[in-house]
Amino acid sequence: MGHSQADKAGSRERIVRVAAARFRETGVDGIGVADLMNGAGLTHGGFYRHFASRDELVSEAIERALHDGGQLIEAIERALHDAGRPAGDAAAKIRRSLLAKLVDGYLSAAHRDDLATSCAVTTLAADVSRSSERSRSAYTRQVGMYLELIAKLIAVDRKRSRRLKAIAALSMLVGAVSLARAVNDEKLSREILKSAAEELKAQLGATVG
Amino acid sequence: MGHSQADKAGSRERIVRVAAARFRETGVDGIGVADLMNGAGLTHGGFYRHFASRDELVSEAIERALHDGGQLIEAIERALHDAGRPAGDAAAKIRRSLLAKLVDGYLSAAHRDDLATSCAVTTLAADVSRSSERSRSAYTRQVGMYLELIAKLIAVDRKRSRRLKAIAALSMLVGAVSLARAVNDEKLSREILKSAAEELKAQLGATVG
DNA sequence: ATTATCTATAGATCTATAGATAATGC
DNA sequence: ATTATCTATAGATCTATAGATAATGC
Repeated sequence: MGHSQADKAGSRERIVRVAAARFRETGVDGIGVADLMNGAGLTHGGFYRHFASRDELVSEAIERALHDGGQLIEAIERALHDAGRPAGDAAAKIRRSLLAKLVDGYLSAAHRDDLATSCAVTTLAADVSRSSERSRSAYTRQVGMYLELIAKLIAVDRKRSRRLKAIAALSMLVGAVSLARAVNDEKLSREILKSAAEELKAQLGATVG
Repeated sequence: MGHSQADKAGSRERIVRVAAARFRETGVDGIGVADLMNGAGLTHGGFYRHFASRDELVSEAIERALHDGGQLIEAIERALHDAGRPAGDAAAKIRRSLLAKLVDGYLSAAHRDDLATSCAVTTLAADVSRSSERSRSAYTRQVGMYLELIAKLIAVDRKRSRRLKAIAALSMLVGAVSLARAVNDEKLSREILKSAAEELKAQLGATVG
C-alpha cells in the first residue's frame, strides 16, 4: 500500500478511469462512490481527498470518456496525414478507405457491446444533456472534432455540403448504435448496424467528386 | 379525497403518466418513488398498493412513454389511409408531404426541448438498453412500427431498399436529436437539427420512383 | 512532520412495509 | 366490512466528514 504523492496521482487517475468506464456501462446515476472506489482498489472514505464532490468526478470522468474516443479520431487524422498529399484519385481512395474503417468500426457488434470502452458521444449523450456545463462543453468539442474529421473524409466538392453530410453521418452513427443497443432482438440489432453502415458508405462513397 | 375503486384506477393511471413524463426528463434513475407519487398528488406510502416494486412501474412507464409516440405514428398512418389510393404522382406527393411533416416535427427545437412528451425511442434509448426485457420488447416493437411507417413513406421501388433507407432514416432522427440535446451550443444544436432534416428530406424525397 | 488511505459514522435519501385513517359499497 | 390512501418507520444505500493508521519525505 503506497502512500506517496506519486501513488496519490495514480489513485486519482485510476478513479477517473474506472468511473469513465463504469458510467458508460451503468449510466452516471447507476453506480455510487463506494463501488467506484472499490473498482479502483480503494475504500470509499478516501474519495474526498481526491474530489470535492461526486459531481466533480462525474464531470472529469465524462471528459475522460469523451477523450478516449478522441484517440480514434487522432489515429485516423494521423493516417490521413501520413498518407501525404497524393494525387486526386489516390487521395480519394485513401479517404474512402479510412471512412469505411470508421463507419464499420463504429457500427460493429463489438462497439455496440463493449460499453466500458465505447464512444461516449453515443453512450453518454442522455447523461451529458442532464450534466454540468463542463461536461456539455467537452461533449460539444468532441462532436466538433468528429464533424471535422468526417467532413475531411467525405469526397464532395463543396465545403457546405461536406459539413451537412458530416452532421447527417454522425447523427446516423450515434442513432444506429443507440437503437442497436436498446432493441432485444439480435437479428434486428445486427440489421440496424449493417443497414446504417451500408447506407452511409453508399451515400458518402457514391458522391466522390 | 376519493377512495373508490374508480379513483384507484385513476391514481394508478396518474402515477404511470407522471413517471412516463418524469423518466424522460430526469432519466429512469433520476427520480424516486416519493417524488413521483407527489407528482401524482399522492403520498409515497400508497405506492405499493399499485405496484409490486419500483421496477414494475419503470417497465410500465417506459411502455407508456413509448406508446405516447405511437399516437404520432397512428395519426400519420390514418392520414395515409384517409388519402385513399390516388394515382402514382398524387400518392407520391402525399407520402412526401407526410414524411416531411414527420422529419420536421422530430427534428424541431420543440421536440428537442419538450423532454416530458418527447419520443421515448430517442429519449429513453440508453435507459431501455439497461432495463427489463419487458421494456426492451416494447422498445423493439416501437422501433418496428417506426420502420414500417417510414418504409411506407419512402418513394423508392424496391422493398429491400425501402427497409434499408428506413433504418438509416430512423437512426439519423434518433442520433440528431440526441446530439442536439447534449451539445451546449445553441447554434450548433440548431445546425444539427436543420442539417439532418435537410439531408434526410433530400435523400428520401430525391429518390422518388 | 506530513499526508494518503482506511475505519467508522453522521445525515440524507431511497425502497418497502405496517398500521391508522377515512372513504366506499354491500 | 372493505379498501384506497396516509402517517410513520424499518432497513438499505448514498454522499460526505472525522479521526485513526501507516506510509512517505524532510
